[in-house]
Amino acid sequence: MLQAPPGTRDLFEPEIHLWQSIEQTVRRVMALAAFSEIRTPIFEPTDLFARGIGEATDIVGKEMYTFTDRGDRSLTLRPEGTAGVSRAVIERKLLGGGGILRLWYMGPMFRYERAQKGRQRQFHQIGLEVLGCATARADAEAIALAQQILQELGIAHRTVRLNSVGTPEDRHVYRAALVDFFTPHQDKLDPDSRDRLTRNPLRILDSKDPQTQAIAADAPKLLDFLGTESRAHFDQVRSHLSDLGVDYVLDPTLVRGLDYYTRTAFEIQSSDLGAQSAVCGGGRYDRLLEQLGGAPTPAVGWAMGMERLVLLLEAQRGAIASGVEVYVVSRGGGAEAQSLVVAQNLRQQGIATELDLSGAKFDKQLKRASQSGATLALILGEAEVAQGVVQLKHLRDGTQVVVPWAEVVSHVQETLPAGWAIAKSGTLPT
RNA sequence: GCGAUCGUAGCCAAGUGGUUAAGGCAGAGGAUUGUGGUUCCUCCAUUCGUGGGUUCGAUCCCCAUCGGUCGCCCCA
Repeated sequence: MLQAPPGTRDLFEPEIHLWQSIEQTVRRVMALAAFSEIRTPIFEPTDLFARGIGEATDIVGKEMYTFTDRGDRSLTLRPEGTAGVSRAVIERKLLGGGGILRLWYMGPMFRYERAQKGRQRQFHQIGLEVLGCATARADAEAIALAQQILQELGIAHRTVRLNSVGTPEDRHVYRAALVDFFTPHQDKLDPDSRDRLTRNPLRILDSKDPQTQAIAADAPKLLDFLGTESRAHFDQVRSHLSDLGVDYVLDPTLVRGLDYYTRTAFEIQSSDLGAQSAVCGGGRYDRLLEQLGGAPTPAVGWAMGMERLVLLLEAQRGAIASGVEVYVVSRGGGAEAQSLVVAQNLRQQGIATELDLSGAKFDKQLKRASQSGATLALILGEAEVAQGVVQLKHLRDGTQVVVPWAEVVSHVQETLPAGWAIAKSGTLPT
């Protein structure tokens, strides 16, 4: 039996409606804030991620879908969006000699991991990046927009966790202090944390092991190691967030997993998610573009997990109307031929029309008509064809009228309840 | 990569070491020939994820394998 690869899934009704409405909200909020969409390739040179995300990270170390193409290039399915966007900005000189660029994106990402609740191998992210701006206002705006999207989607129980991870220089000093602190206790650390002592000491701080946590409580705090500029920047971000009415909690243990973050790091979590509680994560990455060969460019951004949004919204998802206004029923050669023409005429006038192709008996087709949620059933049999008319049946009250072909469209337009033209706007009712 | 747990039709879901694997939904056909969410009848898994093994005999026991789910690691 052929099946989809592990950690991937097919999306279709009714869940797909939820995706569409999320996408719609995102587009709207991004447009309101003057962000423009960017679509970058699904795969990029492996080196882009290795250099951008960091050789030592789990993503690069064990989670990338890497392959060699027929031209002997090493390519990788993108595990996240920021590296590709940064590459595009550099390569296309989107920032020119300066200025500020606001971009957003949405699309699939790939990481080779064991699937669990809220985590897939192919997953989808919505992301936002502000490039060319070092001020704390950019950080605050980015975080506020994430909150606005979540708010408008109706996601409750959100917590913003905020931290500053300083500059690489700050962290270098802090890292040494941490190693000094933990080394005498290393026998008492859990195995994972002992391993992290050499690989990534900062990670020990958010270990879930109780004994490790007890030890870590007295560890030096990263915030105490921030340089004066990082400190000032952090204070400004906090001040702006207060001005914006964005609630947050300081979390000194919040360390993002990607090497490129500097200063601001934040995460928005929901208590309704299970083990993978973060629905949005991001921060500032002032060194990334330079590291990728571009001009030094301060930047800040975030990414949201689509699957996690969907998970949060699924509980509150109601029944979704099909959007069909007219259901066309026909039986017999001439009638079936004419039904095709009638359906086309209706659609060309923006009336959502479903054509029953089964050729089954009228009672079967009418049953489906009422199940479809359509307002009207348009009935065409040999008798109607002989007279050049159709029967238009109002499925709510059961009334039925005979309408000549030439008047079908106008009659339907008059009969449909106000709001039918929603089909013309290209949006489905949600 | 590690751990736990599960895998019966499109979906939900009973079931037992032994002739024909409940039921429900959906679907198809029909109940005097063309009219709907009701009712009634009929049909719809040579087969219980896959491959081995134990057994006279396995869907039910064992092993492997492939998937799902939840968790660890890590992350959106």
